[in-house]
Amino acid sequence: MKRKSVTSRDVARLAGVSQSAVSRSFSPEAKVSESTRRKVMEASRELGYRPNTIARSLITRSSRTIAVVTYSLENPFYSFMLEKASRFFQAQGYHLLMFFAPPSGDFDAVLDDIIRSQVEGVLLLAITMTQRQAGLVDDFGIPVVIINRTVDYAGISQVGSDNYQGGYWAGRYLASLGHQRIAFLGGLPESSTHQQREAGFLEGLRSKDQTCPASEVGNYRYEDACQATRRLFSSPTPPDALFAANDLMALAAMEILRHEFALKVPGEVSIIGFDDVPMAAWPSHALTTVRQPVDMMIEKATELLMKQVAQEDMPPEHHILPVTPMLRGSTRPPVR
Amino acid sequence: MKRKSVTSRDVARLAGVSQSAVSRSFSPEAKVSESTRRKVMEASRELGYRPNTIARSLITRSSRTIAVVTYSLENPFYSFMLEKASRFFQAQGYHLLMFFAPPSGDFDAVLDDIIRSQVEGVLLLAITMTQRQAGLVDDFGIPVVIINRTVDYAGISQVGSDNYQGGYWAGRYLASLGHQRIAFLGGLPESSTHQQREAGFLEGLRSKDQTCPASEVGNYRYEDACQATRRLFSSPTPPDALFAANDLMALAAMEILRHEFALKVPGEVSIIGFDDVPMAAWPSHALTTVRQPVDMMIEKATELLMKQVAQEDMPPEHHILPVTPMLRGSTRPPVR
DNA sequence: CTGAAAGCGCTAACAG
DNA sequence: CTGTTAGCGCTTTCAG
Repeated sequence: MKRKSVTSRDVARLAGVSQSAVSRSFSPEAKVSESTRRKVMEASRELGYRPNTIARSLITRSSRTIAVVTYSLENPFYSFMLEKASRFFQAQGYHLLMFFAPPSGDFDAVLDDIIRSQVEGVLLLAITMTQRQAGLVDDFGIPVVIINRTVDYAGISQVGSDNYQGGYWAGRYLASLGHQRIAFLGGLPESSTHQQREAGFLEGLRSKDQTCPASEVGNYRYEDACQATRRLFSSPTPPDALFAANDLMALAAMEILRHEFALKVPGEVSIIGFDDVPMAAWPSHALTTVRQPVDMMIEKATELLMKQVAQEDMPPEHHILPVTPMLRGSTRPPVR
Repeated sequence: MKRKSVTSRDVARLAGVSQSAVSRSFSPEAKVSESTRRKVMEASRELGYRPNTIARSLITRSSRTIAVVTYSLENPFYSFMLEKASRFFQAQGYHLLMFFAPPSGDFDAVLDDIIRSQVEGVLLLAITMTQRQAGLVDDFGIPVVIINRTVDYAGISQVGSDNYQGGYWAGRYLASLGHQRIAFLGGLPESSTHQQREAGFLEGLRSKDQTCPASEVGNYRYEDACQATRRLFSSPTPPDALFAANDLMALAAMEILRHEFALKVPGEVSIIGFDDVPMAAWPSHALTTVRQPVDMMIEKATELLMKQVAQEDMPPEHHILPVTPMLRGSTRPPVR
């Protein structure tokens, strides 16, 4: 027996009250007598009534929905964030609309879709957006918080960690270990994280009077990083250390070096990653990496977004959280 | 300049047409003259108008939204499925509302939330639901497809793989390798996957005249599996092989055995997992496992759901897809 | 092809 | 506290 579309009117009729009494009974703040509410609830149960969220949204002009956008969940760093954020919003009584950025550019269409869907806020997980796109969303008065990417547009809040500092530490540390040919395994070249980590890394090398002899791009993906590693180490003068712009790629490199190139990591090659995903701490990998404070990041970002949803005029904030070097077993002075 | 809430009325006024002409211009099937549509589009661009999806949903009684529910994204098997499903629905012009089942039971509240939100279909990723809950959703005429869990309710479509067969193979194969004490590392005890894999496993052992000497529960989680492994192998007569109900737990066990117990895997202990997540194929792990045809599963499930959304009266279907043993390096006859 | 009119199911004043 | 009355922004007959 399908009870499809029982309306508040039906309930009102059965309960012998007005339709607005039904409405009130279902909003906790409204003033209704206990007896009315009881009658309404009983009739509702009998008919299987559920308030229609869509109708409510239309009139209150608030969808209580947040859009979360990301480009991939291959990296556990982001699936972790997604889960955290999702549970947070759920606890706040918000719904979460999920969007994936298409691999091939057409982010405008997604943005248009998001705007039409009347979400009250947008959380961007590692999504690169243009100034024009940022301006577009801002014009509609939709608060946006962007995690792990910066955009040259003042109207949007950003939460990230100190990529430059992390890269700097990685470069300087590998050099101070005595490595001579320290290569870079990049992420997505247009992403701000890639650029900042690389810039910091190069500066870290420079502080030890070194330059980067080789670099390849792995697009923050496992497979691409495997390929990039093969290219990097097929050279007649291969690197003796590697800084990868995230852990997923660092782990890919470690697999390839140990099992395809039969190189000792550490010993013959040192590797440093970025993020500190749970897997990095697994003893088999023991990856030295730059930890991003993922809990703090997601907390900051979600709270910030909620605040901006609540208060029309909250100015955007930029947060750059500190990173922490995690010394583990994938780095060691080179054997001669 | 916030252009908040430009309505079709505003556009109509500027374009010098009726409000319904605007509406028609934005629905591809509707008949409008080219000139009208052009005028409307121009005015829309000028005002930054976007059709309000919520209002549209209210009147068409179709939200073009699918709810996806899961309990955790720690297992990459499910984050992969989520991404796949999400992109599929997006391509079909559907929105995806994301829900996480609370760790502590209260799934009824989530279900209620889902029903209120007027989604057109529900995709359950490894969510255990009661008959009553299944009946509730069914009464509202909302199609449900459940992946990797069975429920004793005929009205709901189910897509899964042959857990029993996979378990059977694992048990029999380990026994045939010559292992004598083959333990079981279980998932969530109430889940159908756990029960079927365990039942198959026990029967596989029996086919080789063996029984299971020890079993512990890891709740399909990494950390819990580490603990369970420690308990299992602290025994005076520890196992010489292990079948874990998913890869995540199998990998956890491998880490603990190799690095805390200093046992050779394979050699001293063989391990078999279930799922075949990408990490299982990494050379460091080389985990022998039972592959679930994840692409086919998600494809079947999403197509099935779309069909049921389109056709009121489509009968539910049950699909059990075949599994494939993946022989890799974590299994080998025991050394004496 | 186009405009006028009637709601979708609900909330929010407004009187009583 | 309760019912009545207007709509929220849009789609969809229905005439013209």
